[in-house]
Formats: sequence, C-alpha cells, structure tokens
Amino acid sequence: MGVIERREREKAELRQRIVDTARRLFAELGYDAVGMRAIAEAIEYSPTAIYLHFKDKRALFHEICRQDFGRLAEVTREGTSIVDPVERLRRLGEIYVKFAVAHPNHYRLMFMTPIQHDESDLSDEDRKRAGDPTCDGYAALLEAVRYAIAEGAIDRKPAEAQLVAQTLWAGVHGVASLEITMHNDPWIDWSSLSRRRDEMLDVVLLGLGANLEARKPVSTGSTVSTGSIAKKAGRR
Amino acid sequence: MGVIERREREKAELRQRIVDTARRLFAELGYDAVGMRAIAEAIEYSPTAIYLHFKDKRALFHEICRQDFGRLAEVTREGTSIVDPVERLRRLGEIYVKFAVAHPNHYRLMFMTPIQHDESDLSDEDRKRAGDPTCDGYAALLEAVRYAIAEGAIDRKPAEAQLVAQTLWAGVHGVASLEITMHNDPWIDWSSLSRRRDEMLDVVLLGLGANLEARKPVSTGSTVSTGSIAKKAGRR
DNA sequence: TTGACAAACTGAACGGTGTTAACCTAGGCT
DNA sequence: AGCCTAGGTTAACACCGTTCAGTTTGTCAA
Repeated sequence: MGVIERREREKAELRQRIVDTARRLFAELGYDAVGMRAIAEAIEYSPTAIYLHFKDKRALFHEICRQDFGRLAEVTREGTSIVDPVERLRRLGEIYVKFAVAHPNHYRLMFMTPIQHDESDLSDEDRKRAGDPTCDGYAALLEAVRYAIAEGAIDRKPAEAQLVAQTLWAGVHGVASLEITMHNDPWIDWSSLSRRRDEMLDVVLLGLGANLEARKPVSTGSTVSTGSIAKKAGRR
Repeated sequence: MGVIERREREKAELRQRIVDTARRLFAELGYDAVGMRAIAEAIEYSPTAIYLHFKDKRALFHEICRQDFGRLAEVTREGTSIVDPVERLRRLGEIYVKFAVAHPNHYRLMFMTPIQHDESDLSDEDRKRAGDPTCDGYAALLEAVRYAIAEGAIDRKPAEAQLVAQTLWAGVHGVASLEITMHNDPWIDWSSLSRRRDEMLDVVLLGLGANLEARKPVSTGSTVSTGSIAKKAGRR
C-alpha cells in the first residue's frame, strides 16, 4: 500500500511548489500585482488547482508567512551563540534588519500587513512552533533580553523583559520598515541605512544601561560608524 | 464674469467632497475594501465623475495623504512650543504615536505603504510645503533635534541632527506600526501601548545622552512591573 | 478484464474591481 | 439662434479572486 503514501508525497510536493513559486512572484512583484492566474501559469496548472491546496489567496499568503517566520528564526539562531549579552542583542538586531531589507516584500507581508488571526485555521503544527526559541524569532530575542538582564548587562528587572524585547523589536522594525517604505522619499535627507541601524542599536542599548565602552573596537561587521559612539560615550 | 469663478469654486468643492468622503471610507474600511463605485455612491455621482478630478484611485489616495501630512504637521506644531528641549522631543513622539493609533488606516496609507514619487505629478504647492516646519512634521522634528543639540540637552553634534531625527522617528514609528499591525497577535505578550511608547522615548532619549532625572519622578514606567507581565512571565 | 469510485484537475462562468471610450446635455458666448 | 465647451453618465473592457459542473486518471474489488 505504498500508493497512498506516494500520492500524499506528490500532493505535498505540489503544495510546496505552489508556495515557493508564489513566494518568488510576491517577492518580485508584490502581493497585489500577482494574481492566482499568474501563479497557476508559473506552475503550469490551472488556477483552480491552487484551491485544492489553499482555501484562498490569503491562506496561501499565510502559509508563505508561516514558513518565512521559520526562516527568520533560523537566521536569528546564528546570533544566539554570542556569549556577550549586549553583543548578542546587537547582533540579533543587525540580523533582523538585514533580513528585512534583503526580502522587503516578504517583510512587508510578514510585519507590515495586518493579518487577522482567526484562531481557527492554524494547525497543531503551528501551535507547536509558537514559543519555541529555535523557531520563534521573538522568543529568541526575549531569551537574549532575559539573559542580558540576568547577567546584569542592561539596567532592567526580569519582569521588564517583555517590555525591553518589544522596545528593541520596535526600534529595529522602525528602521527597517521606514527604509522599505520611505527610502526613496525625496523630502527626507536620509542617512545611510547602516548608520541608522547602528545608531538605533547604540542608542537603545545605551539607553537600557548597557556598557558599550567594553566593546572591542572592531567586533561586529558594522563598518566604522560604531567608533563614533564609543568616542561619545566617554564624553558623558 | 463671476461665472467661471463660481464654476471653479464648485469644482473645488466637489473635489474636496470626494477627498473627504474617500478618506472617511478608507479610514473605516481600509483602502482595498473601498471601491470607486462605493465612493461615487457616497457622493451621489457616477464613478466616472471621480476621474474628472483625479487621474486614478492612487492619485486620490495620494491627495488624501498630502492633506493628512498637513494635519499631522498641524498637531505636531502644538509640541514645538515646549521650551525644554528634551521634553519637546518627548512630546513630539507622544503626539506622533497618538496620531498614528487614532487614525490607523490613515497612518498605514501614509507611512506603511510604498508610494513611488513620480516627481512629475506633484504641484508647485507641494514643493512649497516641503521643508516648511509649520507644514512638514519631519522638519519640526529636525528643528527640535537641532534645538536640543544647540542647547546641549543631548549628546550629539549638529552634523548628526538628521541621523538623530531619523532615529527618533524610527523609534516611534516602530512602536506605532507594530501596534497597528500586530497588536492582536496572540503569540506576543504585549505590554500596554503607553508603556511601550514611554519606554521607547525614555530609552532613546537616555541613549542620546539626555538627562531624564530632571523630570518629575512619576515619569518612566520602570518602577513596578504590571500584573499582567508578572503573571505571564512563564510565557504562553 | 471490467466496472465502480474517488481523487486530481480543468474550462467556463460569476460577481466584482479600476478604468476608459462614446455619448449626452445644460449653460454661456458669439 | 446656433455653436461649443465643461461636466456628467452609460456601457463596456480587461482583469481579479473564486466557484461550479464536468472530465480525466489511476486504483481497487469483483
């Protein structure tokens, strides 16, 4: 009876092919600009075939987001190995911004588009992933914040970990999303993205009571602009 | 020859009626959910009539945004009278977040949707408004930053005013936009909006070298943790 | 081998969208 | 009076997401 297994495998493969194709098209052209017919043509099926795997276009998009959250969590994991608590937080922020601007259309779908969580159509697999630090990027951030608090690296109490994590998130999200939406606005005299990202991380970490002077001058890959902060921190 | 004047006035009135009606509908139902036919019906004209005033739906939306930028700048002006430089920056941030969450659909259209600046279809009136602190909210923020730097209230050089302004903007925009997009996400254990806003402003201003201790002691929320956070500290 | 059956898939259509072309029509000007 | 223009409408186009009725396809029991 290997037949039904083969069929299920083929069905799952096609489903994933739909997801990957749709993701590519969405990333290239944007959500609204890509129709079901275009996706269907790309996978060489009729538009109706997609509806055998997803309730509607929004469900397809939702699945793409779900997988992308996993990917973000994956690259986030690279930062969690850093032992210095402040450096870990900084690295997580850098990774986040890098992910956002590298996949602006993904990012817009994931964090700049309201999605009503129906509570109904999320599978058990979804619930299992939630709260898992290896899969959930926010949990990794939260854990890094708790670690920093426990180590005394930032000046906050354990009960404020959620608030601190949300502030850090909002900071990098603000930098990333303004970059994505406004980077070619002629009214604003933008500083470079890397400078804005570093300034945000410097300012927030310093404001949280982190001791930035302890950093090695060349530690992160963030070019040269970190030096200016170290210089300033001494002035204070 | 008052006839042509009357006609122009009537035309301008209808144009503004279209803008106001569309704004109301967009704010209530969202951009995509409101069609040209719905707008037309609300103003009791045929859908085509709108196209006598606006090239397309996007141009109508663009005009709404233009006027809303003016309104944001207007409420922003209320903050610019504060003499204490740090308090002024904080007040501007509070006003910004308040505006954003009070008009989430406006805000999404204004700051969370990419709009290609064609350089072609912006009138002379547009160019005049740009850079005018009374009309341009960003300019007001920039001026407040320059003021704070000049007064020695924050620890930055005049040349970094743009960078500082953009960091402050990104901070409050991050708080506001995450609130708008994610506030009902069940995965995240959100602190209250006011706490997140205050924390962001506290952290960023402190990180910029502002002396927050001069404020009245009730200021920051970093005294006692709220019950909800403590209760849910075990996560999920 | 044959027939039933279920699953996979499709073509055509429905109601909706933004937008446009063709037409009408009321009012002012010569 | 007759033309002419600006403002407005009706009907249509091309496209969208989605659905329904039908067709193919492959498997299994008889």
